[in-house]
Amino acid sequence: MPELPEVEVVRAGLERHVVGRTITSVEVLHPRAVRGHEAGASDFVGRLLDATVTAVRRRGKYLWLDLGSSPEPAGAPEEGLLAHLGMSGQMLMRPPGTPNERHLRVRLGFADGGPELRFVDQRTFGGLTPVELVDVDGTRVPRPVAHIARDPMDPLFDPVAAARAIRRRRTGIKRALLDQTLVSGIGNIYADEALWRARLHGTRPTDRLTARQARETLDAATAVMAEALAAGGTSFDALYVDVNGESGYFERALDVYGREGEPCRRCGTPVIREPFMNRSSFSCPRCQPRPRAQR
DNA sequence: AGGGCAACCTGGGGGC
DNA sequence: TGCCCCCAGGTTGCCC
Repeated sequence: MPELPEVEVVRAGLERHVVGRTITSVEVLHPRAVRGHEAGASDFVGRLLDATVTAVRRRGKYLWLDLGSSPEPAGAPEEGLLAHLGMSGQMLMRPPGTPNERHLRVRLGFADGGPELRFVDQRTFGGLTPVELVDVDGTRVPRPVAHIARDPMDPLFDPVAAARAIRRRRTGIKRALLDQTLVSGIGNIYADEALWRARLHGTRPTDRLTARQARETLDAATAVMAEALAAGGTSFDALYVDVNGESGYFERALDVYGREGEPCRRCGTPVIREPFMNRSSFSCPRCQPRPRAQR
């Protein structure tokens, strides 16, 4: 589901609702939601009980809670609770006693008796994992996130280095944009939107892009995600919601994604849909011509 | 080494 | 109505 803007909406909501609170009850309703934790569901529960949330952070599409013991120890946090929303994950704040959501997977209750944090996930591609935090290039991140590149909203994001990394790859530009180890946070929607803005077809070979083209594509991705974030995220339906269950409304502003047959907003040519890695790519065949056959 | 693809799931919608 | 196929915003692991 969610790409960077949607995950950031969730992060900001969690920050408002759980920082400073101590976890005193943990219920795992579906083992698959904690499959990333090898020690299993009961160990998962034990690791979270009595932990205090000290911060809520994000890199790309990964989200995590910094956890401290209570009372607060000195120094950098050593542990966290990592969340990935997969295709359909939601983090919802709900008053205790609220009926279980159909796809409720994990429930965290707090010492103050206030709203619970519920992880709801229809397709179960997402999950929660207790993690060790490690230093990577001067930033503390969960160990499973160590290989994920900084995202464009990161103050330390280096667009020149990211453009260079993309051009070093021998692949198509869309594949490179989706590669979370080159630049993180971009998914299928924002990749298509960025390529439309940059007037590039997704199969354009990265190693034949100019530095300027690579940079402009990254800048376009950054801009479209910033706009989506300002609008509260993109949502097509009730699956994509903030911690209060409210939908964003950015879908009206998408230029190509999901607009097969509708006129390109620049030139009026009907937008086309092409198969791509078991999913879809949308583009304007005139503004974004497919590259000539490879030599 | 690095690229590309199937697999992991559930549910909604369209066609027959 | 029912069934079946296709589609969905992600990531991993495995094969080449």
